[in-house]
Amino acid sequence: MPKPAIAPLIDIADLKVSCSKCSLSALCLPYGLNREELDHLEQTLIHKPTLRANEALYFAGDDYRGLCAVRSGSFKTVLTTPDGAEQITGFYLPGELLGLDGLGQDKYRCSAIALETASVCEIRKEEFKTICSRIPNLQEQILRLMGNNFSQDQERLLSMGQLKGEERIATFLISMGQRLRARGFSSTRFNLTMSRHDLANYLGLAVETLSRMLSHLQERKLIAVNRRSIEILEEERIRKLAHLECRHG
Amino acid sequence: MPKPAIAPLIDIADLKVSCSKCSLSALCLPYGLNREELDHLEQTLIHKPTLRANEALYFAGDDYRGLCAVRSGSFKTVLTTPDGAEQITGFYLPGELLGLDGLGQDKYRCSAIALETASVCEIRKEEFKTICSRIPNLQEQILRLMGNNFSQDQERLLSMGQLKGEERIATFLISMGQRLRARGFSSTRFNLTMSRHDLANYLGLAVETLSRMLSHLQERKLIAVNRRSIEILEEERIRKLAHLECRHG
DNA sequence: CGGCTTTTTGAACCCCATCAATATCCGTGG
DNA sequence: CCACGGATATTGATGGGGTTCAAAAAGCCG
Repeated sequence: MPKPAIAPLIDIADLKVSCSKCSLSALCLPYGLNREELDHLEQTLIHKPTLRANEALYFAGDDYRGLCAVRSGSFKTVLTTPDGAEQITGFYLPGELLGLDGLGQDKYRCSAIALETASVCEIRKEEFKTICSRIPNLQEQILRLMGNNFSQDQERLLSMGQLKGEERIATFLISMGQRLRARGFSSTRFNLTMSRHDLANYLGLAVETLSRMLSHLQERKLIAVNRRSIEILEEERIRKLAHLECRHG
Repeated sequence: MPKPAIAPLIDIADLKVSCSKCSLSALCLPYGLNREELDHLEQTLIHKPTLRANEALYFAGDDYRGLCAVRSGSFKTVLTTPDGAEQITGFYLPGELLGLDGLGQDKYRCSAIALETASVCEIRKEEFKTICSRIPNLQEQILRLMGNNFSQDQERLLSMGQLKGEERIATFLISMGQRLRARGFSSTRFNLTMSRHDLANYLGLAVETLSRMLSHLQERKLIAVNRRSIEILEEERIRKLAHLECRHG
């Protein structure tokens, strides 16, 4: 074969992390950092290879390697019981932080699985301490992301403990809309990246129940749903279902 | 009244924080710190006044002030919906970290309420950054405590999503036993510090269901329960109920 | 088109919430 | 010390929300 004259298919320059050009900087680690701090950060982050749907970023039981910020695509984290039952503990969108479950015992407790083609930026644990001390603002931002993660889990506990199935679905739809809007997408029209099975598991429902309830919401013209595409038609009423509005009831 | 010759009732020296003398150092913030680091830490921690049962350490909506390590007694954290429904998101024992829910939005999202006479050591947020950079080992330990907190929430999500009421109760009993054992108490005989109402809410059950199921576990001689005193009689079988053992089934 | 997965729909049952009543504990004051 | 009242906890009966089993429908990909 003749030596190719064309550029290589993968441009090394593109693989280099560039937080300053990343559209997520307002949500992700770089938030609040100045130029110099950004340079530091970019030198420390590892841009890991792209994952395809159903590939794992890490498995439960793996040694903790570091935290990962989702760069593109989406993930689920799955916790498994000794007897094989699985619980999806979260869905992760670009700019959100994966790997916190590894901090406590120095081993990941869940598996992180890509729901679609996805990529992440990693801060390895060895670098973490040094970069935090060199960039105090980064530490602040990481704490903020951790805190949000934490709050989200607590809201889910509330959802699981207090709400009926349909109310949990409403909560999920509103919450997903808000997270998408923060990323520049519509908060009322979007495509889910997870299967019904995954979503039902996440919500603590049977697949059949989820499907039935989505149909029911559609019959009442509160949402339009077709496979994985969702449109929220009556946001007010969905919010009320989710117990997010207490007036006009 | 004559000037008292006896010592004042409250010895100022006792109010001063002394991590080095605290029995929790193996679980709490001081873990892994050397003598010098401990001195730094002690200078930064604020030993807050004792709280009595049902008093709040902070309320949902309060500005984030800092993290608190439980020193004695126990707490619950409560998340409230706009329409007044409450969910207890966690119980906290000595050495555990309160206040993480304030990190994300710089406001506490839940209220932290003492279940009995209790006290905490506080790291104010202003001090947090500086002390972390001065004591790298402390940062590591705080991350570990955060990670444990996080893992615990995820396990609860699994419990709420996958397990039946009785199985959730079993999970709670085993988990509480383990936490108490780590603090030097029996893992099979202990007194609960929370009411049935609080525990039922925490587990996502009705009070009546919880009471019934505790009675049922007692009838089957798996536990002995009297009001708030608990004895686990058949730990193996309780663990199996909690899906923590998959063999010998 | 044919085989697979994913999703939806249908019917029966069960766990658990709810309503209602009783029992027990605990602090207060007579 | 005991009597009283309120909070806390247990027990009983009924009904509903959601699971489970079963099967059909719809999408996906070769």
